[in-house]
Amino acid sequence: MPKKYHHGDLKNALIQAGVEILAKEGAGGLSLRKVAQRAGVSHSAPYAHFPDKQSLIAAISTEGFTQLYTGLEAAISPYSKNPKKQLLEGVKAYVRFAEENTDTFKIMFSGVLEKEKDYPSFVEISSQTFKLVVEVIQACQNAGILPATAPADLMAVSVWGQIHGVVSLALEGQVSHTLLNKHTIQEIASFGLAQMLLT
Amino acid sequence: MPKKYHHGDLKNALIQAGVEILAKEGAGGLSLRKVAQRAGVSHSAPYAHFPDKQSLIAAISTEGFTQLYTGLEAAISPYSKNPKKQLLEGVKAYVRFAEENTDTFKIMFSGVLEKEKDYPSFVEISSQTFKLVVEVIQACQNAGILPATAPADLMAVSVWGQIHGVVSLALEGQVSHTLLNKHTIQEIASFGLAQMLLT
DNA sequence: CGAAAATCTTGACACCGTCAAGATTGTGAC
DNA sequence: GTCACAATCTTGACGGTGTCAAGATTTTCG
Repeated sequence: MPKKYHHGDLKNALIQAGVEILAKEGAGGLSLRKVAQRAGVSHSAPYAHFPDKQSLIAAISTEGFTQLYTGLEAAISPYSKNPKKQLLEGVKAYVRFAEENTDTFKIMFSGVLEKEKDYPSFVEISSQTFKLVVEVIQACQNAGILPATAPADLMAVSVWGQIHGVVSLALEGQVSHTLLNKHTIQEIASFGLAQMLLT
Repeated sequence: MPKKYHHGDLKNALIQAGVEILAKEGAGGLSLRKVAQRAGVSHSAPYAHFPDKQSLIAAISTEGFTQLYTGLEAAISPYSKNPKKQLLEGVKAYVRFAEENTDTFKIMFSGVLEKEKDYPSFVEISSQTFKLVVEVIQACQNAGILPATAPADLMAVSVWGQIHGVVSLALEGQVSHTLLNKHTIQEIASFGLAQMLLT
């Protein structure tokens, strides 16, 4: 469904334009009018597909979560017999996504999207992503790699929070320059994770 | 230095007004003109004290970090002989600050402030805060409460990242409702921390 | 006291999100 | 096939926003 009738598949073109502007100018430079211009339509054309700006941002975030989800799944699926490897590769994929799509990552988690529950597909994909994390964590618990002292969902938030926190702090420039000279974000995040592992 | 001459201590009044608007309407409702109006001055009066909006946001964030820093110090100073207690109380203070000043917390860490290194007092207080964390971590390492397998600054980023990540995910609504029904954010964060402790 | 600096107001500009009205184009019933 | 209808897009307008220039007011200080 690439080119359709009137002007093409405008809805997706707008999302794509938004992602590009986000990558080029950051969240501060993201405006509906610029998105419209980049897609080659007039300034209020987006209102045929999105009721407001928040809705476009929700779509961009949803797109980001979809990418993150598929990236995670691709990273762990080859190692269904090796939970520890799944965990390590999943973390690597998570960090890589954050580094390669910094501004999308920020918009996904930075509270720019105000009423997330109003966007069902966003809720769907983000909770599905969390479910994926829980599965890996549970497998690790069953394999004795992570402690089984708590339900998998609680443990999952802890592990995910660990990685997410380190990545977020690093992206915000809150990790000291001297530390980032000695280690990559990947290494710092992996080190934090290693603290929680049993073996 | 409460009331001065012309209109008073406008600079701080603007920061305060900004904090209030932030708490009342969130980051989306924070505009220079509203801040000015709330402080009782004309729409471009702020430009006598801040070169642009980013600079006001930097001042608000700096104020937030100052509060966070003093809160942390107040929480840990009574326990200078007990590193573990310092760590636990520090975490409690961190989570409490995030819960009581949600929007300020978000602005401090959400990348709304774009070129943080341009604001020396922001850099100063935030790095000072990190230094405080490192000190506690080092004390814990010396007391055998945290592993000494890594330098204190690396371990500090891991621990801080753990707490920060859990708090951020929770504030963004990324922690499942069912989990939040069973545990407070405090508890979830503390659980994550406990995973990293030796004793 | 008077000049210079700091502070604040007024007015303007371009940009923004949003809406209303209308033009254009695709779709489906007959 | 054609014709009404729905979807899509444009144009123009509105109030709100960040920012700047010009000027008024007030404080400071030699």
